Amino acid sequence: MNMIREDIRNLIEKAIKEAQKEKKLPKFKINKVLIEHPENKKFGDYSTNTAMQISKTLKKDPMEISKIINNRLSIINPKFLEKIEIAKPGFINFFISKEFLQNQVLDILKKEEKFSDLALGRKKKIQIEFISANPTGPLTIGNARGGPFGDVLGNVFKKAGFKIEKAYYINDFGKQILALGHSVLKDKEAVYKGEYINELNKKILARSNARSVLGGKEKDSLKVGQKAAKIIIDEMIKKTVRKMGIKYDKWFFESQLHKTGKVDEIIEFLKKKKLVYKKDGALWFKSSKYNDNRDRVLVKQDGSKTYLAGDIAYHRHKFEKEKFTKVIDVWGADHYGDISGLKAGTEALGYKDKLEIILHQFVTILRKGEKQRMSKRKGVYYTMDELLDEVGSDVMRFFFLQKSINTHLNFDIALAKEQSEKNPVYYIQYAYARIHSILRKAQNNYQLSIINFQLLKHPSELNLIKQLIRFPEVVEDTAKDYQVQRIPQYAFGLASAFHQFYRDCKVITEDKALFQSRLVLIEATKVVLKNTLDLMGISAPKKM
RNA sequence: GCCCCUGUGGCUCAACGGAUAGAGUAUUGGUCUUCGGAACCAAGGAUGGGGGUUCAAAUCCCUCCAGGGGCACCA
Repeated sequence: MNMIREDIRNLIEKAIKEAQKEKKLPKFKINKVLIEHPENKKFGDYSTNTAMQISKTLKKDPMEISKIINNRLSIINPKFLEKIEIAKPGFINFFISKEFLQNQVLDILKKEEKFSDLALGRKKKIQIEFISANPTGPLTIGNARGGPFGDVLGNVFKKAGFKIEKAYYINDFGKQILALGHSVLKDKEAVYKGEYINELNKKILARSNARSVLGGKEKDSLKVGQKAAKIIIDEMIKKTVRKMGIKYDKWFFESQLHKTGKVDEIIEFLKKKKLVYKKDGALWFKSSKYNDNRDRVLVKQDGSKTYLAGDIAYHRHKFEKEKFTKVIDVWGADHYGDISGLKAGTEALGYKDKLEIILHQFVTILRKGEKQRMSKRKGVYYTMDELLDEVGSDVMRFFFLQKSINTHLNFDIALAKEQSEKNPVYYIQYAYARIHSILRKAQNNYQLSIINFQLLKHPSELNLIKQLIRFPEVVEDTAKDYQVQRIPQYAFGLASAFHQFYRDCKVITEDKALFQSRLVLIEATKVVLKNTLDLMGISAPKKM
């Protein structure tokens, strides 16, 4: 089955070409025909503004153009359309036929969890890296915001036919590890605060030789920091991530790049390409050659390498060793300033346009009515664990997924808790549980071969099917524009269509044939609801 | 100063340049002798201000106002 939206698009292009052949329309290049869902049902199930678009280049009345296109369409007269109308400035509106809709139910049932699997990816390999918060403390709701987003975007790509790797990059190298060590030792260079620091202090001091640690030597604080970072990753971050419902394919350690000489290699590589120079005792990368607004340091005065040097090495590894055709990094908005440096780096390596960086905006927390920017250094934060304990993973995920990544979230825990009880996720899960309740009661083994789908003709039944067949469109659109909030929106609309069907159409009835066909319809609904919830990583309960 | 993001009903959010700006929640009123009421139906209420482009602007351009983020040899 093709997506019906695609069929309509092809149909229009065909109609235009035929009209051109007959000289009803002059020759012009057809841009991609846009098909949308009108909000008002009287404008049909699908509509297009093509005539208006064309009128611009042709300098012709859009109504005239839509009439010409419509004439051709009525000659082609496709079976899946009941009628086509043209409206006011030049819209062409499409109404889908009952027969087509009725047939889709069977198609969905046959495909089950494969319904809406697309072939956009053609096995291309995409890596999506998200969260990647420093191992210096627990995940906060701020730095974990990219979690639900990245995880679901990965799921969408998978469904669209890409090979996907979800990765977490662990910055276990650099100054913050030293700072962590000092913090755990509670010496005068301590930076991080919080209960977890106290616990790490106890844990590490109990484990290691107290004398060598308390010696206060820098080496020791580094060792303590490394040890602490490992504990934070293993016992805090990995645990939280699991509770968030995220499964990473890879945990990659920055220190590994340094140990294996990958960072030195990259510096040598850039040297050979004459893209570096010395200034003020540091080694600079001429990133301004690649659209950066300034050059960047790779090796500091003290001989240590910058984060950027490691990150370029990391991305070379992604492209050269792991052969990703595309890499998507999801970062917090505070890393805005680093984008052009890394982009310049990957371009110098010859991987221009293969790296996409997506920023998510920040979460501010409201405490005592005061807005506060979260900061692990200041000890001002709200941890993801706390939130998960309060509302659970399903509500948390839905809460974040609903919102565009560009919104600045004001997080008020009191409000979040209050809203969690009324979270729309329950509305969707309830629809799913309701279906199972009917199925349990019906105890009916229907036979697909004898179902009369033509009995499904109530407006609420047809409307439900219309919602079902939109699912592939949701996957396709999201794989293309990354607007993940579309999925919870869709899920809500689907659940709503089901609840309305439930109100209007009784499944378990005396009429055996109708009973059977409706049973099959709710089976199909079950399949699509399940697929949608799976995509969002939200559980699908049979009972609530 | 320069760069990125944001400003939509009381609150939280949607809306590929499209048709009467769509939901949830809150408020008010209604449905029900329930295949699970965590449901259904209805009412009121919104695009920060000002210009412009367009047949059509929440969306694009300019400007002003307000908020968040960034302009490190920190990550």
